[in-house]
Amino acid sequence: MPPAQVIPLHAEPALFNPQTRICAECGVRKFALLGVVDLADLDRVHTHISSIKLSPGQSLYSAQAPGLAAFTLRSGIVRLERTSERGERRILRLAGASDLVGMEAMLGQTYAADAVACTDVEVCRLPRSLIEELARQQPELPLNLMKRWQSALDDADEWMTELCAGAARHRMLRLLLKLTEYAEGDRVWLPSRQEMSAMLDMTIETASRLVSQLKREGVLDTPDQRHAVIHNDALMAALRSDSLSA
Amino acid sequence: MPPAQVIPLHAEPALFNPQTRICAECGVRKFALLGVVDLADLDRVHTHISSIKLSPGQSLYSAQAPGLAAFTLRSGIVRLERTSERGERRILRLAGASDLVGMEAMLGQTYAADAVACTDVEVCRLPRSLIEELARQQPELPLNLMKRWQSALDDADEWMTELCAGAARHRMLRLLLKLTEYAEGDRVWLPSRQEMSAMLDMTIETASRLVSQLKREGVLDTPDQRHAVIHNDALMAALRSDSLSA
DNA sequence: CGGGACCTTGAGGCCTCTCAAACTTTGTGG
DNA sequence: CCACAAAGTTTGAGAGGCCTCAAGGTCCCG
Repeated sequence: MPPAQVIPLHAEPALFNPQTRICAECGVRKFALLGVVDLADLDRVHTHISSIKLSPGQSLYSAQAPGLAAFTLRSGIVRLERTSERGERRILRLAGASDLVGMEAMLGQTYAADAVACTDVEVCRLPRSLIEELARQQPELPLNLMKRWQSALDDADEWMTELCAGAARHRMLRLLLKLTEYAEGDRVWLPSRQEMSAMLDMTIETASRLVSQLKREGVLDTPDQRHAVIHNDALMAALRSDSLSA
Repeated sequence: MPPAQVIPLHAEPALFNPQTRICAECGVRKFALLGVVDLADLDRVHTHISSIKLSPGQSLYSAQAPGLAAFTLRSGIVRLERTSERGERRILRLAGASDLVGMEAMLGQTYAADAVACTDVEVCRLPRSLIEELARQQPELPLNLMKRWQSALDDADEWMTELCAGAARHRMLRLLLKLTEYAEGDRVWLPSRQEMSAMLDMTIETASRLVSQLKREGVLDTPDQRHAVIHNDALMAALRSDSLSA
């Protein structure tokens, strides 16, 4: 359950379902899939949304498992990963607050990847039947879903062009830049070296060497093991000088 | 125009629009987006489908251009590519017969990548308004579109795990395997070394060396510069022994 | 026949991997 | 609270894979 601070609802109609109240107060709702849905409609629906909390390393769902629900991220970062035919784990992309993951469940398909929490994570579970029921009342919902599919595809394409190609140092710099997109405050989540290596297709040792080097260069500081402060101008300067030499 | 062999339409109702007749005779229609659409509905629609032919290297659409139509591939292979911020071209994935490309146009967005013909290509141009008009009559159409988005995402994810990671030789073997998916007969399209290097993130020289080596090993033959015969058992054996040593 | 685009091959060097060891952090139990 | 184990990180040295630079070959087309 999310931390249910009971804030009075002013202009909203009376809501009967306690979960709907939580939705009404949700900080990411207006950016999320159900942001287009009337709270009143949501309140009338039979299937229930449930809130789930995960700790780093915990799995949200697994590839090949029957997809019964999609999930909206309320906070934290989730990684989507796959195991290659050679048996190596590869991180495909990250999802952050207000992102929707596991959309393939809406098509009755099995999940296409593993979803694992990178940080403490809060998600809302949206069962397939809920979305279908709401879609009947809200014709915009399928359109919003399609836009989310396209934006997942854009993310995948960007990941591919920027994080999968070029020298190791350059890929690491691009990763740091990407991590700032998921920042909460001035600190960003700093992946483990293992995670970095699975995202950037390099060894743990190379990832470690690069992070150490960039720390020495003043591109980032690590107040603790799982957080970094990234100095944007130094990062940008490093990226620029990197492009020149290439 | 596609080669319009006039085959009599038996049980079908009379079709008035000459393009609809071409659709009726299209070899890939039942696998394509409009496979779920009644020919009679298609015949009544105001917006027109048009057929386009492209030669290798010709552009179907460009990234950032306003997306006015999606395209169903009737034959040939199209590559989707992007230019990274460093200015390097990267091939993201391939599309083959019955695939739908440029779906982002259905959302009123600009195209997310460049689409370029790799071989001789025939496509059907499906304007946005056509899809919207048909969707009103055919509620299955949006669902089919969503499935295609998901499958594009699956392709992107598979490309990422299998073609973007590991040793150069392994990536090349995986590419040859992928090319067999687009085979017409026993010959597969063999990309130029330039294209290979943009798909696998390696230099032209490395791609050339690997192809030469695999030819010597009997994994493939090249009857001409743009085609190969791939010997599946040798390819599989190479992939297996590759995984063992890793 | 000459030029251009593409492919192939070689030599040398750098980047990244492999293997190994030491260090740091985290968690557990005394 | 400390000791210890386990996991994760850092650093080094050496090897090897891939890149760079360069030259020569092949095919196609004017």
